Amino acid sequence: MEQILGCSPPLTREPLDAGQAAGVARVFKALGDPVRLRILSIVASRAGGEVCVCDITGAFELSQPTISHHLKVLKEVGLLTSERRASWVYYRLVPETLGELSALLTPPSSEPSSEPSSEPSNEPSNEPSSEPVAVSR
Amino acid sequence: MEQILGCSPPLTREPLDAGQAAGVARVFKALGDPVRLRILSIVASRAGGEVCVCDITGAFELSQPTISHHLKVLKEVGLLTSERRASWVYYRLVPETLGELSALLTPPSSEPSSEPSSEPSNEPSNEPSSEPVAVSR
DNA sequence: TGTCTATATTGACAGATGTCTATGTCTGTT
DNA sequence: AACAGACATAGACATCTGTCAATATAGACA
Repeated sequence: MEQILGCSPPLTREPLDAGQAAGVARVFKALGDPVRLRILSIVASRAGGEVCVCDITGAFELSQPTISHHLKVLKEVGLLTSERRASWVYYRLVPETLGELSALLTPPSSEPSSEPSSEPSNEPSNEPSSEPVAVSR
Repeated sequence: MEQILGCSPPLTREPLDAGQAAGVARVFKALGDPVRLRILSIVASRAGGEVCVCDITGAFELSQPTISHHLKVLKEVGLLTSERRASWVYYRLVPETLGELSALLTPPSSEPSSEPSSEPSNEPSNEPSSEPVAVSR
């Protein structure tokens, strides 16, 4: 099993380097389709934790190969796993992957803490900050 | 300002309907590009909270219009806002949007709670659950 | 073995997307 | 007023993506 999300820190903590960004983008790209989002939510919200492909196919007005394709994409980025039992294939959520994504998007702590900060909190000036943007290509 | 993420519940709570999925997918699609992810992380992790376009452009080996295009996409889905001051345009993170996405991806509480559940927790059977998948097209 | 059902794979194709060059717009400066 | 710098927009183009019909594969069962 390949690791796509190399345990990247929250987006708000430090700039992603190109490699991290490529991996994370793959996963978000998988989430960037309405059908896949609905499939994922169907599987994720399922009581027993798993859903038969035939049930998913029945929930959309799309061809069976199209659903199969979307399932494959979700599986490739580590959001779902599948298991065959008898004639049917069941898909399950991988909660760890979802959790990593959620952590990645954690916004900065909302309270700006009006205490005197030792960090130079460069606020609105009329000149672009001279501080160079971190570049890790 | 248009609402794209109509305050959807976590993916793991209930299936998204087509409308919700379309909105959420727009935002994730914006995150599905490595360059945009890096731009977002540069802005989000910036101490002062805002970054001049010129600084962003300098961090990539891409043309200025390309960066401008990506900034526009991130702005359109509500992840960034921009403000012009003098000759420069500054971009800021919209932490609320990031927070909503993070909440959306919150995985189910890890502990399955071995208590006797009143919910019929349909576990591995050899027949697809007869329970129909929720369909809200 | 052969057939039926469930799912995956292949190949094709229209439409979306990322990138570039060229150009437009806005603002400060001479 | 004219110019220069910062950023946005428009148009072009190659590549990627979602969808389908057709076909392959794998298991169950007669």
